[in-house]
Amino acid sequence: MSTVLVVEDEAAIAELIALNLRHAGYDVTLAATAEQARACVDAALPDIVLLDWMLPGQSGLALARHWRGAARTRDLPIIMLTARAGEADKIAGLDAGADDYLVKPFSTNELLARIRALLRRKAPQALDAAVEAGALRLDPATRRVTAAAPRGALEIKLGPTEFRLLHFLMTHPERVHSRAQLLDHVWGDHVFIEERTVDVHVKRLREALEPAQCAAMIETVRGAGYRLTGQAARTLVQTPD
Amino acid sequence: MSTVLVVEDEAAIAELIALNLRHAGYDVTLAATAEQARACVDAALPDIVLLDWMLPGQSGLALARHWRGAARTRDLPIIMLTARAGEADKIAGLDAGADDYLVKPFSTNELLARIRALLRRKAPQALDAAVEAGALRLDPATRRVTAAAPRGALEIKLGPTEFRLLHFLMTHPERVHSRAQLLDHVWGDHVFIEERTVDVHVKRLREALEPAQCAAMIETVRGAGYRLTGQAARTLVQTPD
DNA sequence: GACGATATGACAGGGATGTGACATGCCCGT
DNA sequence: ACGGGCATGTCACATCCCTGTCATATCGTC
Repeated sequence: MSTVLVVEDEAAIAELIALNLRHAGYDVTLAATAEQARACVDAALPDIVLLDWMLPGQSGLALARHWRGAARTRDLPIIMLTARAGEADKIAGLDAGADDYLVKPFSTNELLARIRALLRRKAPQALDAAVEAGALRLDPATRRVTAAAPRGALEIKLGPTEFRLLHFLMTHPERVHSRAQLLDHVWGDHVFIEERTVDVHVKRLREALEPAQCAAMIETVRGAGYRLTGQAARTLVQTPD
Repeated sequence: MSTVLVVEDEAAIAELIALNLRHAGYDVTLAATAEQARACVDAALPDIVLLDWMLPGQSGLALARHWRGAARTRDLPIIMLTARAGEADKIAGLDAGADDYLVKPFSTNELLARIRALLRRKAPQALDAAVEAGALRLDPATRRVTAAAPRGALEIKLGPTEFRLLHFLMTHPERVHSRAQLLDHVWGDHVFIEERTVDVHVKRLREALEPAQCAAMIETVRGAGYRLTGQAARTLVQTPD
């Protein structure tokens, strides 16, 4: 399931959070300093970061700003944790790029709720909720893709990569994704793979969707990348004689 | 992300600024003299310039005035850096064409905030927010152009160049752009392309907009260039047969 | 009406994408 | 250990469409 990076210097609190998150099914990594946190993120992008405001050395605030500034981590979902409840702090935190804000002490439920909410907003592919787009339905839990057919449903068989590709596209529909972005999000970041490889997998995915008449849902945007659209066939131009 | 040219003769200050900006994700170039700065700008237009007031040789003030005078750099966003806080200086700086003003010592936050604000103000197409003009709507994220039609929306298919051209026009509407300016902003700086080529792409763009009755939004300004206007069809003179 | 500016249509070249084939590596059953 | 099947990444080739330029037509202005 989703991976969470917890950046917190007090070991007791960090362990407590980790315990709760692991219990809820998350894959947790701990970092006690800003440097460690940075190294973790460099190694592998987590789905979400819980970031303590007060850290020895570089502050959480500066760390958030740093991540927001770099292209690779621009969209990293960040929740700030702080003992201070002042309005000024809140503004500073959000301005630095935090997506949400939690004041200690907080309840486990609130923590989990905010994580879910943020993931839903920023990285829906990390949730394993079923997704639908057009006639397609993809369920990560059962790892199954079905298409609504004239009579009954049609199952679509996909290889692992095509499955992840479709999952990402379905959780970010109507949006153009460059080949580089697809490599980052579907293959994992810093992989050294030819961008053209994306083309091949798009073709394979289209082939697999063909029996369900859904191949046209994946549009090529020349010079930009690919896009998944909800309507399979859209008649946009009507020339009335 | 955006490129910043820092013109500052004191190496320590220049490095400090560069460090902070790079940290925030900007692509930074340094220039220690007015001549260097001029060469940098000639080589490639930065997105924004931080210009020290006091420079050996030609002053920052004169440099700003120079850039404001040349067509290519007329709209270059400039932030003046100065150790002097007097009201008269501020007026002189803004009068010379600086867009904003920072008195040393300044905080990194203020610097970044002012850069963001200025970029937002002067280069709106840098953000990928959707733009609207008249019946048209252009969304960079989905890379789609739609036109409000009598019933439903009409999608307009554009090639990469026409898309960028329309994007630029829509983010700078109601304004005449010379062919040279369009080449700079849409094709990129320093391309050696016939100015007549702009005509051809304008025609192609008009053709594409025709089905949506929006071709007339792109007006030809004889002797000056082209302009995008909000009203699709303005009938100023109506001859009733 | 003449001239310069702009619109239009045609064209060749090249870059971007689609497609089929292939080598590799992994998993699994024998 | 061995061999077959599957998944995957890369390449070469085919194809499409975008693009810049030119020649010509049309327009607007003096």
